[in-house]
Amino acid sequence: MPRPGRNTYSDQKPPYSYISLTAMAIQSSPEKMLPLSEIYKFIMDRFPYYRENTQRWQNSLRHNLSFNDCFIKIPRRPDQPGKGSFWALHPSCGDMFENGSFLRRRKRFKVLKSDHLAPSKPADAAQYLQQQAKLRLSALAASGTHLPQMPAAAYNLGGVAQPSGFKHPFAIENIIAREYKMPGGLAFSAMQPVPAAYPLPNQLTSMGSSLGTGWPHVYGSAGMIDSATPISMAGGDYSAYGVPLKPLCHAAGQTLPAIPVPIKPAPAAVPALPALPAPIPALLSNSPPSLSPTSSQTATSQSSPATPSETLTSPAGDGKVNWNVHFLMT
DNA sequence: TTGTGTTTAGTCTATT
DNA sequence: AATAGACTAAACACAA
Repeated sequence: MPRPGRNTYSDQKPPYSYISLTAMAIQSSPEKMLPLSEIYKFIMDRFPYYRENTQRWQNSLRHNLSFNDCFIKIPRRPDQPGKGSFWALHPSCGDMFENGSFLRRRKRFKVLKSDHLAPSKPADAAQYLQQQAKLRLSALAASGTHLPQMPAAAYNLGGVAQPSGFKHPFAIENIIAREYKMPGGLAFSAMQPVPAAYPLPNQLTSMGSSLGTGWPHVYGSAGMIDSATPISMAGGDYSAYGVPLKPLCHAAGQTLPAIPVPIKPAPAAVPALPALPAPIPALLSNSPPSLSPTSSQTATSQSSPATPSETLTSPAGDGKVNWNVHFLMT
């Protein structure tokens, strides 16, 4: 196969799906959520292919955002005027891609829930998520456990995201991170062209030699990590896994970016917390009384008949609240 | 008006 | 062959 020149090759379509690209963009943002326009910008900045035919792929991308349950919509705060909402990854979608690779999805992520046990309002689920996040962070702080990369996994220490800790070379953290260390010991610096973090599977063993030629779909080199993507692993606000600890740890504060408050009901985030230790009542003293198990929220049009997979007990309010939630990897 | 978000429908490709 | 996932197109509604 003749290898095209770099200039033409760089305009080839990247091997990522729109879901992957969107996930990358969202993951690259410090607050793990982006408005649509910023997602566009991220993709166009990194992938020259998408600087053309913008109407086509942006329509597809919007379709994916709406269609896939792995993306949740987060309303703008009053002090964040602008068009459209922010988009974030569903807290439980970290398992979507095989080995964390954004090249290939495992199964379609789908949220299901029973009608009568779901939270009555999206905000309820969001608040519940915040509580769980706080619990987990507290538990982590106590145990000294490392946080996983994805904020979703901050809610989800049950191990869904990357139970083994292995980070696939195509995982977003490796694609966008300044530096990725191959399991074999090879290290790729962000000072090298970005393609270093964009290997083909069969290039993994010869990555060192590929640094010079570069992987052409992506632009940016060190500039890829710009002000919009402060993924710095050295920053004081980030854990060893790149998780912006400050926002999460201060989630209860007013001055920090809120933990995503989904517009779409996202109770399925709840079942992703099976390993959650018993709730600590003291941490939930500010639990919203609105947390309610009663709802007639309907599942999405993609939903299948409800198949209860887990029942969780919420410590919120004046008593136990059983949330039957369902997830489906169809 | 434009950007955003939702939904439906069709095609193509890879997998089972 | 059947199925699922991905992609594309289009229509429509809504809000800034």
